[in-house]
Amino acid sequence: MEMLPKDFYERDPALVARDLLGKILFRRLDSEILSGKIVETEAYYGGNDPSSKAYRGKKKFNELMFMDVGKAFIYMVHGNWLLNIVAHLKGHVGAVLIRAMEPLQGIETMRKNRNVKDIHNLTSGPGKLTKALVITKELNGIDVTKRNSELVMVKGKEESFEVCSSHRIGVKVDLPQKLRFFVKGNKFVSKFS
DNA sequence: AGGAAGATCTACT
DNA sequence: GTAGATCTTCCTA
Repeated sequence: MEMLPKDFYERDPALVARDLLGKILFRRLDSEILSGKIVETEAYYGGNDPSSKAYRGKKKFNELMFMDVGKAFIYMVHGNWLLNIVAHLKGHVGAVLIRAMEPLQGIETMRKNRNVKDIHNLTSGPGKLTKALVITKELNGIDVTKRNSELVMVKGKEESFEVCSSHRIGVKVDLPQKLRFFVKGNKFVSKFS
């Protein structure tokens, strides 16, 4: 299995967001490994992005967005933990929100964690995904480029799919460019449009 | 102390 | 499909 190298994340967040589609996210638990293919992401920037957590400057809770790329940045919104990967050009600020994935390994465990049966409902949203994978604040700052991390990102199989983009979901004020990316036709994306 | 926040679930029409 | 309640932290006053 080939890990995504750190410099993969040292690019414009929108490029990273698009290229994360089709990659495999692994969650190592004590007893089991869970995994899934990423099918939906969103890019966030820094001070010029009104809906970014980094918009109002560096704070304790968002400092990861200003720091080293390739780390998980996790925070709570409306009672849900959301998973981001820090990604930006050198000296810039940004992160990519992981919004949805297609479950691969450990599906029964995810069903238990989520307390739902329908596989299309297990990880088809940012808060659902973290619950299914047992991702909480405890993993904040974890390095997803290290092979032995509890959370790692690896290259998927080479396969072709069509990428669609749209405006970001749920944000108050969006930027003019489209910063949400998803795999066209995939049943596991959170919303169609 | 109060409220907003990158969401989800439920219960309706 | 849409509306409303509820979820839990951290920021701001």
